[in-house]
Amino acid sequence: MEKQNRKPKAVFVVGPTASGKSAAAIEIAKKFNGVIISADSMQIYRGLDIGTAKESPENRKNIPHELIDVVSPDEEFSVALFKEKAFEAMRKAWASGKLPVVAGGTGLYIESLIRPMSFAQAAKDDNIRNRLKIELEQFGAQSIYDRLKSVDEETALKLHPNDTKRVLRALEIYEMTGKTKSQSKDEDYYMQNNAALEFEYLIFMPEIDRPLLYERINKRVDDMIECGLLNEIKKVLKALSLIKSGLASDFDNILKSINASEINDFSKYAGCFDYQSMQAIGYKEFKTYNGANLSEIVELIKKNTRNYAKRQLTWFKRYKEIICFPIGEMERVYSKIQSFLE
RNA sequence: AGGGGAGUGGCUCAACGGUAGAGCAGCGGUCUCCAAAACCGCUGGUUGCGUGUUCGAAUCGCGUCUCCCCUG
Repeated sequence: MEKQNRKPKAVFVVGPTASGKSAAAIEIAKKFNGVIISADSMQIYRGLDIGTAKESPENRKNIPHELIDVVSPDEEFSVALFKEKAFEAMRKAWASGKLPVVAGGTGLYIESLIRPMSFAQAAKDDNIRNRLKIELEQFGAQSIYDRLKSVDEETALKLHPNDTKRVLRALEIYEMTGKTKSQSKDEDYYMQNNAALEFEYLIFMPEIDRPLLYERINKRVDDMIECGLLNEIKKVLKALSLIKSGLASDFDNILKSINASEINDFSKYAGCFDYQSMQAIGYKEFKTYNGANLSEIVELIKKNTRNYAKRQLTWFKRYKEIICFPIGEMERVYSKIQSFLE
């Protein structure tokens, strides 16, 4: 019985925030000569360190980490880009004799690697997108929805009229390509290669009781504040505002040299919160910071993080192939990987 | 101690004579280029307690308890 299928292999560690997946991934990478490929939509941003709970540089020193700090907070990023880069990193790792360990909590990013998913046909088009947004404001959700229904009924029926973000995207695709979303999707299925087909993989998720998870989240937010989250945000905001106003262009350099501890009222930085990166939990809540309402904001961050963790759980629960392991108990994980690699 | 106000689901509040609604939380779910985003659904209360008036009270009266404010 010879193994004909010599597909490259990969390990995934997914799960909600604060469940301990990063630590688990590092352990795995240490033990199996791995390289960690982050699947986290916010840790890709440089400068957002504390609030996104990035592993400290010391912890990252010995194990290569990919897809962390790859863009600056004034830049955009997307699943499409992630898929491309992550896939590339996986191939590279395997080719150099290392085990790709994809770790992260961004469901859609994980999905893009383990399910057939293509973004090739219709990239985004800001012009169309902005125009559609204005039309949405003018005519309302129902009217926009009806319009989609008339050109792409199949997609429309899957969406709720209030789900304007997806309704708009479907219309955007239609206007750009002249094809409906459902059509281009079907075509893409057969055209696109993807990690799911190219790699053999195992996917793990730490198991943790809900109350305990929520407790850990609350605690972690408190820790972030203690570690200087407020000051980090001040610097990021100041740097972003300089970029926005055209006074500077290199985020990394400004961030290094900047001092922003004097800022206490964030209202004049409101515009900086429009950046995609500033949608991150732990940052966006500071939009209303005024120097005196920190505890309110902290509570909001905790709440948003808990809500997010729940959505992540919902997302990952549907992967039937997922292997759950009690948090901290790595032995079973190791033996699974061991036999998987043989 | 006296005067005033308030007590409604876990929280904030609505209904002010016709047997309780909402937001948030909680729980479940959706997810194909902003996804730490966006969206959908569901479970919780007999209205501090007692008593009276009334065909009928969370809504009115009386008593009682608790909390807040003012005066002393």
